[in-house]
Amino acid sequence: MEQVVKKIDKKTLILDTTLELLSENGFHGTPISLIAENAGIGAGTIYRYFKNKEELINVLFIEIQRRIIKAMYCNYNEAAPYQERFKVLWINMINYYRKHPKDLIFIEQHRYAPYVSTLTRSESMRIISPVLLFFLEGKKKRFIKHLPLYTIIGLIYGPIVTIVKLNLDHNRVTTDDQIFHAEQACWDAVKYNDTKLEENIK
Amino acid sequence: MEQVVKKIDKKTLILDTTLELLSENGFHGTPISLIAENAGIGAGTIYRYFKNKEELINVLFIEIQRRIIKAMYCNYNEAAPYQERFKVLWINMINYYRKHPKDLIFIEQHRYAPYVSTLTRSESMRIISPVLLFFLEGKKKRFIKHLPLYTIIGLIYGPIVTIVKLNLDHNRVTTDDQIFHAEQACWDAVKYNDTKLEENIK
DNA sequence: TGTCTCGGAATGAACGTTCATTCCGTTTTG
DNA sequence: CAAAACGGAATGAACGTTCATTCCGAGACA
Repeated sequence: MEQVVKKIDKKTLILDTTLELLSENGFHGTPISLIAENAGIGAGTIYRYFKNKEELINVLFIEIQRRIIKAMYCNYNEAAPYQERFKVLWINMINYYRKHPKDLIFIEQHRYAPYVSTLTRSESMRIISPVLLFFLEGKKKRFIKHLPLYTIIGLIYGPIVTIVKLNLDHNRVTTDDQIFHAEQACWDAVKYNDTKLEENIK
Repeated sequence: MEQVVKKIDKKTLILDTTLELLSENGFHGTPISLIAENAGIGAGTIYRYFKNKEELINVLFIEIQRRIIKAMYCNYNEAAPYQERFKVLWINMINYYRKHPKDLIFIEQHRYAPYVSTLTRSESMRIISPVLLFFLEGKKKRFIKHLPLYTIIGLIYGPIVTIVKLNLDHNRVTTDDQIFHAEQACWDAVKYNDTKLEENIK
């Protein structure tokens, strides 16, 4: 029993240390030896938990993805109006990144990296599927525009990454006010507009 | 004279080959020796044109950034209405990426990489400054919302990257129709809305 | 209880490979 | 022919991975 607990703890320790170092130095700036050193374990030990460096990255990628989705659905009320639910998901996500900038840097650094396997990519898709379903629901019920899924993702996720990352780069704090307005703009981008209504305004 | 021409040609050759390989294999999947081999030159020759591998990447990053901006301002008419100019810039940019997916992959793979120097980052800012000024103009004249610059960039650039990249990943063609609608949605995200006007509609 | 045995977890030095960079003989240029 | 450009073998540092060995804690035994 205790063995199992220790195993899990050590695996987590390795993952945490890897995240820390990778987000600072990137893939080829963080040798296994450094990860081992910072984790206070032997280099060989890492290979008891992960087949190789690549797998370590892939596992970490999936792990973080999972945490993000979990955070997004905190205080999410299935019964609330669509726009309200949109707001909760969006704000939760950007707040997760605000609180965990290392995760943002890691994810964005590795999203398009060639050593992230196709298996990881499809697993990643599976993890975010609740969000995709949320968008499909919005399209079907005409809460949001009838756009391809990827367009919608781009309109909604793009701003989150850029806002947090640019503020990080320039040592600025991402303010609640910024977030409030950005969320509204994102909603404007995707919310359903009857074209005829638009004409009437003019 | 010819020296200069040849110099430029070989430098370009190296940069082109590097882009080709890097976008496929990533930084640590493309050794200098491979770049040299594919370019049909000696490995040492590369060091006549670039101090080291890092500089090579940084120069390429800047170079591509420049090409993108150049493409954006093709057929741009300073005298046209704001929304029209927005459309031209946006469509030009996404079309550049559609035509040059390797550039997209390269830029996005290295945007947050630690070996892209702060010098490169600020130079990059300088290059895109016309676009930033365009946004500032829009804010001042109330064509677009009064949002922080980075929020605006996120709202506009995020979708471009994601749409092209996701379609690439899934071996789909990015259609003109998709682009047409995505541009409209982006505009909806940033266009100025008088709040009172919105109230009246309801 | 104290001692012995055993198995798997952990270790880190060693290995083989890879790779950026250098160096120098050769070729090209003007 | 002098000087610059070039090629690619040589170099040495760095790295991922392996593996013989040590360590440790849990039973077995008396």
